[in-house]
Amino acid sequence: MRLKCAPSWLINQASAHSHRLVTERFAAADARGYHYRLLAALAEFGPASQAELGRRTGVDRSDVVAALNELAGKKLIERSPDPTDRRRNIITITPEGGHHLSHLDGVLAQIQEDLCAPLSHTEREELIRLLTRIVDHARARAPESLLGK
Amino acid sequence: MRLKCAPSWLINQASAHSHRLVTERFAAADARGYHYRLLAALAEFGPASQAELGRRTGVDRSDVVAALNELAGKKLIERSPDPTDRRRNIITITPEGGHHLSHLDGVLAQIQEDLCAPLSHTEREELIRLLTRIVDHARARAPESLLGK
DNA sequence: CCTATATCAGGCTAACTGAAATTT
DNA sequence: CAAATTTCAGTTGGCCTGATATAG
Repeated sequence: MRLKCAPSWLINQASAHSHRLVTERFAAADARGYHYRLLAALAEFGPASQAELGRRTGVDRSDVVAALNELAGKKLIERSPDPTDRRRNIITITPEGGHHLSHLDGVLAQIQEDLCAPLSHTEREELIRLLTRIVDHARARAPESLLGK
Repeated sequence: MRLKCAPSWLINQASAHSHRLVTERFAAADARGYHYRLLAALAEFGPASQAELGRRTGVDRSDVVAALNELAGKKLIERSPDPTDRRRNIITITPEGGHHLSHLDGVLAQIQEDLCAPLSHTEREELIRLLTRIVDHARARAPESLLGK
């Protein structure tokens, strides 16, 4: 049928499934997608201001505030003022945050596994290659919007 | 970085781009994604009850009601009671609905083209094949949820 | 003066849940 | 009785805008 062979439809369906998995399993781990994105960026690139985190993760400045409030409430990150620029907070991941992130890494790895279960190793790499091309092309066309330059 | 090589992340990013395109261009055509899904299913399989439409398109029963209200308001579909089962409405696409659908088909074709611009013909087919496998597998694991058996 | 940062208040849509009334 | 259909009411998560106060 016309719908089921359209890439945008397939991508949408696959994304909906992926989103369901992430939402359900992260909820079971007392987390959300935004939490993972922020913790991962902190672990990967070190402490950063909130604006910088927003740029790196593609999370809106407004949602960064809310998500960091939640993470700080669970002592997974710490906010401290930047002595060199008093507009900024420096966000640091705590040891507990690191442990939580490790747990979420495992959850996410299992999600990838379940999502890609019907594909061989070679096919998974091909899928990653094709999607990367699409995403890069999209970003080139709308440079200001997407994340992780 | 850990995020950018995860299939679920890539699918999500590609889906976000695709979603943006669909939303923008369908809005310019005075439509939404749900409208297209429902009209396409009606054109493809003929008149159906709302529950059947929901199953075929993957649109939630609740959202089918709202979207059909909008389509009926524009005379693109008609609701009539099913004489053989008084619980049901029989939904029929009108000639105007058919014209609208043809227009949206063109809009969607251009979206596919833009979305898949960086891929060759062979690569597009490969992408469709891989995503179809993922979506079918997902549907097999959660038979009650997704669409278009 | 203009820009960047953090924050708040709020909107919007897609996706979903729960419950009610009706009919099979 | 149980199951299916339509409908309404309401929630959630992700994405987004605008405005403000403060600092560079």
